Amino acid sequence: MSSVSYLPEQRRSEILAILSRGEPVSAAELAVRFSVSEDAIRRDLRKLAAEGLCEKVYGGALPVSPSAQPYSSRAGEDRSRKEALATVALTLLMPRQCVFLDVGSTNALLAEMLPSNLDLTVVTNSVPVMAALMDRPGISLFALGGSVGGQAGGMTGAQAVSDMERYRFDLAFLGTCSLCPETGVTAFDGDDAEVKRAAARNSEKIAVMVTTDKLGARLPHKVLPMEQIDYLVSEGEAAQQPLHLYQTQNNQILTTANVDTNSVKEK
Amino acid sequence: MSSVSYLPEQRRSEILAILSRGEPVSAAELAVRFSVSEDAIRRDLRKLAAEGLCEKVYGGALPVSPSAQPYSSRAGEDRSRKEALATVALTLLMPRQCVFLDVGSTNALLAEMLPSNLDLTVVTNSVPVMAALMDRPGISLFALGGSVGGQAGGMTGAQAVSDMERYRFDLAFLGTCSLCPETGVTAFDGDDAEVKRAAARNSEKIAVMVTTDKLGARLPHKVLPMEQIDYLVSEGEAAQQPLHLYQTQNNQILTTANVDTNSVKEK
DNA sequence: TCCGGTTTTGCACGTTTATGCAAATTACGG
DNA sequence: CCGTAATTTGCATAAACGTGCAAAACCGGA
Repeated sequence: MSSVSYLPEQRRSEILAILSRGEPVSAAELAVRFSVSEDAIRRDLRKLAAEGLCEKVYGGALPVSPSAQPYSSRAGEDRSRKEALATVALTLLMPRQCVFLDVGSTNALLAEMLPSNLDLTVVTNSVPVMAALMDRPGISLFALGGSVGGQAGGMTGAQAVSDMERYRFDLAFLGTCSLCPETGVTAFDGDDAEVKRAAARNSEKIAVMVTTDKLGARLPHKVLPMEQIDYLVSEGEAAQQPLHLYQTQNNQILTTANVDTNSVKEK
Repeated sequence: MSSVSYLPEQRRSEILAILSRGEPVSAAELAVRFSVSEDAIRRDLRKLAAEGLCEKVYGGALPVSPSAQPYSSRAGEDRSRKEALATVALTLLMPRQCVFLDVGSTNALLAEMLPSNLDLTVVTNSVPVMAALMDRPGISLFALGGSVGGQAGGMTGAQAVSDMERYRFDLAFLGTCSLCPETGVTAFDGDDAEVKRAAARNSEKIAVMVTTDKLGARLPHKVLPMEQIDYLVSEGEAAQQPLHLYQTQNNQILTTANVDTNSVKEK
């Protein structure tokens, strides 16, 4: 930011960093940001595009198709579905909010995709989320303490629960092991469920992201009834479990289907 | 600043210190900073890059990309040197002990190499350590809570310090930013230093692992004097900084050269 | 103390890379 | 179909680079 002069390579690397979290870049903006002419920026973008690291378009560049670039070979199908969920979930975020990100692979993906320009504060008990956000400028990151249980992939137990009282969230993304209309969110692990309930207690709004395979099943530990969920982010209409069953008086159901992919930048 | 002439090795060490803080360096700036020609600096950077300690780019050098660093890919000899250190450090562990693993890449390697059959309890503030150990059977893992600062790669700040009081360690591995005979362990970051001191307070024994490039330099924040260190794990005799300078009345010096516990005092 | 070998350093040289400007070209919106 | 803005291309300048070389500093042994 304050660095008077960027190294060329460093500049490209920063551009790539912006791109890699899904944000489009404008040549004009970058020119001011790095105090160089637009020509230099355009040359950078052209170079990156030549390496397949972004897509050059009129006015700037777009990140390469999310599921295509990184390590698509690995579990690609499932990952791209969760990426779609996370993309929709991003729309729930507002500047300067404090959000809780629970354990779970979908939340970890959401973390990777968080924009840097919203001045967010993130609290988490998930190790992957911490790994994704720990050196991201523009995001304040806090971690719960306590026992790290292998099963959930994050901190659970008494200390994590009591640490939760230190924070107040605008929005909490609960990792959802399972969701059914009658019982709401349920979990495998008792300690994990305890943490989720504590997060819910301290949050204004509660959001859950679910892939269709998580709909319908019931697990041993009750977390929250449907009524307490404010945002349900799901895939398109599920055959086995129609989404309308999950509609309550005060929740909002967002699906990956009816959200158009207008990834453009507003001006 | 004050020192009129730097030893070449000392200069490289300082450059490395800046780099390891995550800051890029410019050849021109370093040239004036050390009052040498840019050629000398470029030679230094080239040398460091050859060892995989930085990435040489046009205009200067960048710290090794955090994203390229993950848990196995970096085949640099730096890693193997640290692995050697960690191997030696493993001999300090006894069954059923409770150990603290601080932030730092060497400690992260140690975490990966921890045996599963010792019934260890590990407490850490390092995200990579958590990632390495979270689903390892045979190891109970606990994490400190608090603010996650990108620089150190783990939790720091007031909450981490107060969380430390919850535990009592048999052995604490402090991440050593730098070590010199007169000042002992020093660190870049004040909050980080605070956490290290808290760990030391709550531990029976204190161990540090250092690669030779960390010997000699002094950083702003004092952590612990040499006298409080019980185990120093180092590489073989260092040219610039003979190990015997680090010998105190009650420490034990282990090197990767002679793995035997022939330490104790000078004969 | 002197001496040979090694390392480090600064400088000169030709080469590569980065940058900004101007002119020609292309894409976009109406 | 036209005008504006973005883009490409070519070019000139400046900065950074690698290499070879010789002087200087340093080190260890006699």
